[in-house]
Amino acid sequence: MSNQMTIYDISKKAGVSIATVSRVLNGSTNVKPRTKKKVMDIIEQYGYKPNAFARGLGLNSMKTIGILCADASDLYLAKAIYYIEQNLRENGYHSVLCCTGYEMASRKDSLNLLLSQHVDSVVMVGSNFIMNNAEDNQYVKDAAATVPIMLLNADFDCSNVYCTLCDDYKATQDATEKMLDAGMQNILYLYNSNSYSGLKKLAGYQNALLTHDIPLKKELQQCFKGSHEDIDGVKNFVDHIYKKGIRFDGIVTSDDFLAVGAMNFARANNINVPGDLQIIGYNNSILTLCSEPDISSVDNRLEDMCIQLVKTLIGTLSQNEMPQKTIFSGELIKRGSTSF
Amino acid sequence: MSNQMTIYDISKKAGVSIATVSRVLNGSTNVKPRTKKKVMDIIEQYGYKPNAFARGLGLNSMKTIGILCADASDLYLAKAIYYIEQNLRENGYHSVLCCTGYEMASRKDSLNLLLSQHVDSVVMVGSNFIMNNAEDNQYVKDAAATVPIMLLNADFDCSNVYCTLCDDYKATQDATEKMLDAGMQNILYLYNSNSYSGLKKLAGYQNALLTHDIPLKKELQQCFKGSHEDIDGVKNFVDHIYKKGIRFDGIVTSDDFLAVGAMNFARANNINVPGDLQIIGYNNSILTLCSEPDISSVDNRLEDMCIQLVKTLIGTLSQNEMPQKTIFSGELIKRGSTSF
DNA sequence: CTGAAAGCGCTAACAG
DNA sequence: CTGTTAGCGCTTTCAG
Repeated sequence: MSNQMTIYDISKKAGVSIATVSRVLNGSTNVKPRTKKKVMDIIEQYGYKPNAFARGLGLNSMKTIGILCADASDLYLAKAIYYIEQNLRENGYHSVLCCTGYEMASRKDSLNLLLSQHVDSVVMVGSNFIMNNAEDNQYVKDAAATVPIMLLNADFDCSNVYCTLCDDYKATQDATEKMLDAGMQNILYLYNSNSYSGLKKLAGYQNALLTHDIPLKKELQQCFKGSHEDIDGVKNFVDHIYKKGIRFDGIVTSDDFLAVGAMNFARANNINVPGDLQIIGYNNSILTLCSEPDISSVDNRLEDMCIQLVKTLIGTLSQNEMPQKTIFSGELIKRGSTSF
Repeated sequence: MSNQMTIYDISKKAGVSIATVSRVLNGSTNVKPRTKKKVMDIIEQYGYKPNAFARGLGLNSMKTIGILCADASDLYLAKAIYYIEQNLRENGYHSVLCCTGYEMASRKDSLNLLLSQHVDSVVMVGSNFIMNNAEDNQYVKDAAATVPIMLLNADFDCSNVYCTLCDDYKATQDATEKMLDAGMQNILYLYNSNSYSGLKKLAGYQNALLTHDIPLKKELQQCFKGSHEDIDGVKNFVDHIYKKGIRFDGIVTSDDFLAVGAMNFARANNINVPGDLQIIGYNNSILTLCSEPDISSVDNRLEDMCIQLVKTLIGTLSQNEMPQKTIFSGELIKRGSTSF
């Protein structure tokens, strides 16, 4: 019953006009305290709730933000979503979630779906929304013509697009250099994405080697194509590389699940970690705590990034001038899988 | 530009009335093919998209479902959200996500927030929305007066509330019995929630012991209060129990992270798994694959449940009579942490 | 098969 | 300080 009531019903019962009810509802100051109380009482009494659609139609906004991500069940993305949703809600915004998968076409579809829903902005969570060629990124540009676009973990120069990211290039370079400094000679780089950010990480690895005058070897840069759930697949993948005679004394990865797979490979082959093989993960997720030894990993300050992203978003929606790019630094969390 | 267009603009350009445009938009059959094409062409040409708010106001629905969950970064819940969102989208519904945390007050607030948004239904993901006393569950009843409520992993008898769950009682009982049959005498039960479902699992454990004429011991039923991220905390928790002199040759848990913590405890104390200690997790998450040996775990067919839940939801919204309760059976996935 | 017109419930000028 | 009124853009009778 109660939520069938309209502002008209309330105005009648309170003996005022709908405008006054609306004012009370929206906290306008220009209402006499007494009438305000009278109206409030009626609202309270009947449990009246304003109709969100009508309000949305009038204001052309329902205070809703679209969250786009490839896969909400990915450990890292799930955390990001959690932080972002929470911060948005604290700022009075709702979150419409839309998981796109990893196909380009469905990314575009999902984005359009959100836009047709009239969201106030779209947050793209994860590096895989920006590819390494302009054509594939056109859909972001197009969307930015309608609403501000917030990118987490991606870097894209475009008006009305705001990026919050970690310097993955530097973080990977640092991690690799620490390994090199500790004496490792043959470092395998294991990654799973060719997104813009994925290639940045790879470049960080490469640059670390070059800085140390170590030639790059193609066979030491391996891309695993499987799912982030397929730890066994990773293990077999590394095993396969190893069985081909390729040798390495260190492994730097672009994601913790790859590091876990590498760890399982080592155990299966009686390779001592960190004695004979050192391993570094990325994202500092719970996965790093599950194996023995536990796994060193790059923490890229996800929560800080999410908080910042929402701040920037809210600022933008409030017509404030906001920085288009905010860059955090990653930090290697040292655990048992490395000895430095 | 394009999405500023209204149905009026289109009707003018097509030389028809807005009613006709609306009919075309909604696929009404009563439109002459030729006019239909004419209108479609204009719509196409100008990239017109109907205003979702206006439509929502008219139809009193924006085809949006609220998803409530304690913590979208929890491995299990994140997966559930992923499956549900995907299935909803395939059925033309959007998902508004709202993470409530584990406090009762904020559960109610979040629910009200969703209802004030005029969602068509609310899905509550996770057992912790139903407590073991009627008073605490009143808020669900109240909400059900407005929209259908879908419960995943919880059991609650109430009109307009639909439950999709796994028989956690039986699954835990089975797992415990298998351990008993394999000869374990002192089985520690490790859990972390007093939700209705949490207590069901506990009862399953207890019943298994009783069936085998083994007296229940309080010190063998331990509730870990920490976060699902705190694997080290779990390890210390079990360690503390052990150091108190309490002995066990098997551990059954209510969540995989507890099993991983138990595994780490065993390793730290040089207790052989599964030789001297067998461990069973719950949820069959990726965590079971990270340690050596890998961990046996109860799979409760999350994806099937989610698919079913959405089917039931869609049916209900289409005014079909749907079953109020759908119960799946869990299945123990045997891995290296058990020897049976 | 098509058009006119009455809402849907709220916000925001504009008057008073 | 309060009321009147004109939209917001779409759906849906009801006539024709």
